[in-house]
Amino acid sequence: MSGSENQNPDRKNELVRAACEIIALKGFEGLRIRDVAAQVGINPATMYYYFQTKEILIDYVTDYVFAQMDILTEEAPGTPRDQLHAHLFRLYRKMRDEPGLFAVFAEIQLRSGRNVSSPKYIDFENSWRHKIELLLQTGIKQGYWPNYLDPEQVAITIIILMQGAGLQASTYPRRIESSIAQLERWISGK
Amino acid sequence: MSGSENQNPDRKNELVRAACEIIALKGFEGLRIRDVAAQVGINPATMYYYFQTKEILIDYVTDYVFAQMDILTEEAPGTPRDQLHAHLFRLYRKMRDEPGLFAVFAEIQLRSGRNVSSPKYIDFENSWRHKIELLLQTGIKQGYWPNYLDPEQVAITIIILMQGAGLQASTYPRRIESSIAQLERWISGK
Amino acid sequence: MSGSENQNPDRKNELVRAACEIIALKGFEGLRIRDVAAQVGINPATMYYYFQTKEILIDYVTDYVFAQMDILTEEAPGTPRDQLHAHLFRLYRKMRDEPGLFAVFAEIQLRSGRNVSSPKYIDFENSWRHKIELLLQTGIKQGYWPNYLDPEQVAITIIILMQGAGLQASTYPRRIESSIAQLERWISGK
Amino acid sequence: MSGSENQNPDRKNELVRAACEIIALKGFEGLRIRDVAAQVGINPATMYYYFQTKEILIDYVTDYVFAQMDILTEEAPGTPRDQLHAHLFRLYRKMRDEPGLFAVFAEIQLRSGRNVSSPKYIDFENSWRHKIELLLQTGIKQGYWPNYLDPEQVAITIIILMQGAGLQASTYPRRIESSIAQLERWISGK
DNA sequence: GATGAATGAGCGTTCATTCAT
DNA sequence: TATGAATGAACGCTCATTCAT
Repeated sequence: MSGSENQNPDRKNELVRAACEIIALKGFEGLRIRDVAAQVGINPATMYYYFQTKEILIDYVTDYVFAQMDILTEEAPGTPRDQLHAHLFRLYRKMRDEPGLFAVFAEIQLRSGRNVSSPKYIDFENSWRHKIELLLQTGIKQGYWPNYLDPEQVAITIIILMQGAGLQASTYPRRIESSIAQLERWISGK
Repeated sequence: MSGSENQNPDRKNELVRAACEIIALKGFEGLRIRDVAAQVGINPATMYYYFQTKEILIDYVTDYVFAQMDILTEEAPGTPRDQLHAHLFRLYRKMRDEPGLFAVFAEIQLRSGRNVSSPKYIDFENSWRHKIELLLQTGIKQGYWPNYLDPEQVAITIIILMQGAGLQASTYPRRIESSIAQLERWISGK
Repeated sequence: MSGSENQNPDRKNELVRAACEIIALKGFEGLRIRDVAAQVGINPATMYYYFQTKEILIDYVTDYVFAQMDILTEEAPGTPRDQLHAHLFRLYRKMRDEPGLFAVFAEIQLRSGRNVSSPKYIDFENSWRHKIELLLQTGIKQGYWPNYLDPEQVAITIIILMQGAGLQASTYPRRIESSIAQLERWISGK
Repeated sequence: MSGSENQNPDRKNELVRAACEIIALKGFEGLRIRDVAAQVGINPATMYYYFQTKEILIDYVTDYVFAQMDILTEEAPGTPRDQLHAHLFRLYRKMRDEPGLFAVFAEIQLRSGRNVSSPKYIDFENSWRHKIELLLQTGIKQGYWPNYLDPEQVAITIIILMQGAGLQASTYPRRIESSIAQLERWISGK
């Protein structure tokens, strides 16, 4: 009855990561419980000990992906300019090193666009946007960036650009690096 | 003569559009031949008169979506600046009016990132990028834009931004409009 | 209403022969109306002008195969011994030259063993057996064969052997020739 | 270890036998996975737990039928003459008691004549022929049969006759008995 | 924790057949 | 005669899920 609360968390994470890899390779379209199980070497039935339904597994995947994106909320030292740069650079490095993660991220985003009632993604995006906005506000106030910049507007543009970049992560990681540089130049007024 | 291309094109297009709607709503993940047939009011078996396999239907959907994106290659009158503006504005208007199309577009993009051997999307993106590059080159040469702009770099950034925007089309169309404005200001050097 | 009586018999025969070829290659198991149509270059729907159902097509195939087997009822000149020899030799030659025909023949035989109520095959076999019996009776009476032979029994054995041979026709035609020789020697008392 | 061979063999055999019965009744032409499942009272999907594809089920049926034919390789006591008699009699008894088995056997034989690349049937037939040949050679050497007999030739004739008999097993079991007697008389030189 | 066995629902696809033209 | 378009029924197979052990 209450016996589903103390599972081996290592195993569980292993399964979530396996699911993640499969989604990166084949999309949600190609996600099969049995394949996840096989990748970890357990029986498909055992999956249901950890995740009561496939949808719940997907929830865990979502949480895992968002957790991996903690670089977006990590604090960095230095001026706001340095911080924004560090923020964007960490993002780029992650895209380059783990493009699969961003493929899954994009899948989640598309999926959340369909299910009107899934606040997880919206919450995630909102807090990310807030962080960038604050950084920009502070930076503008301290004279690091021109004060004609609209922090909300620029934050949104950054996020949209980063989302587009995520789609390209596995195909053209190179492009992303230079686009980020371009973006930073623009924000700084060249 | 060896006859398999001679079907009623209206019906065929109707089916492709129906498939498109379903993909917009539920993703490739949720695409069912039966549902497409039902949406048009025909027997599922009839689908196979028009499309020998589900994958072929998806090919047609891809072609249809790319054809709908012909706004990206449409010529516009006026200065390069006007032309780029028209280009981006047409894109925005399409995103606002037919957000589903961009959901499908994003699905196709993600799918093409998986199937290494599908050049369709890459070809499409390349010709789009070329068009923007040419526009920028001409505009820079004619003094409409500062000559420190790197046309290739800016073109890529525009495309990435537009791809990110496509992901948001059905959720926040408003954001896209102002991001495009922001982008244009940056390109023009404020 | 009465308009299905004067079809082009050439076309019809062509279709029956095409069906026959396909059955020889893939068995009844692999017989498809559309394949028969394709082999002759007509639309599958047109098949139904000639044969109202698939089963009727099969009936025609059965008749065709039995008609091809008319060698079994053909009269030959000479002594009964010569006649039996000619009979068996014609059979062997047909097996060697058109093994597919015997594959279809075997399929028909198996099929008729299932459908208890299909007298066509039984009738065919009976009249074949009768012919051989008569030949043997005459030959024994005229002293060509030893009179301890039981004509009915030998006739049945010949037929069974020939049926077995039909099964081997496409694989080992050579074997059949020497088995027939063996059989003739036995009948003649070495 | 890599586990796919560890199922309940009773259930598996039960399914193979059920498939066999259906093939005997309706041929490969009429074999349906659903029907096999229904005959045993299980869900059609469960079939795929035991046999990954229909073709694999058919492979098992083939093996099963050949295994049932082990009477052909069974050793018998007594003189070569006694042994051959026992051999043919066991065959006859099996045809009489389980005619369905021989219907399936004939189906398999026809099928193997189509699929050029299926050595199973050929192997089976070869080892059967060898056995008879050896028996005849020994018998001739020991003076049980006339030495003008060609063992290879006679063995082939026996096999062909037996194959023809198999086709008749379900229709005229009586005929087979007397044909075998006829054959034995011939071999012994009356 | 883990598994073998089983299931129900459904999916992509096939195929004999129909019918208006 | 012939065909393009359509259909209903069914088929092989998949997959999430269950459950006793």
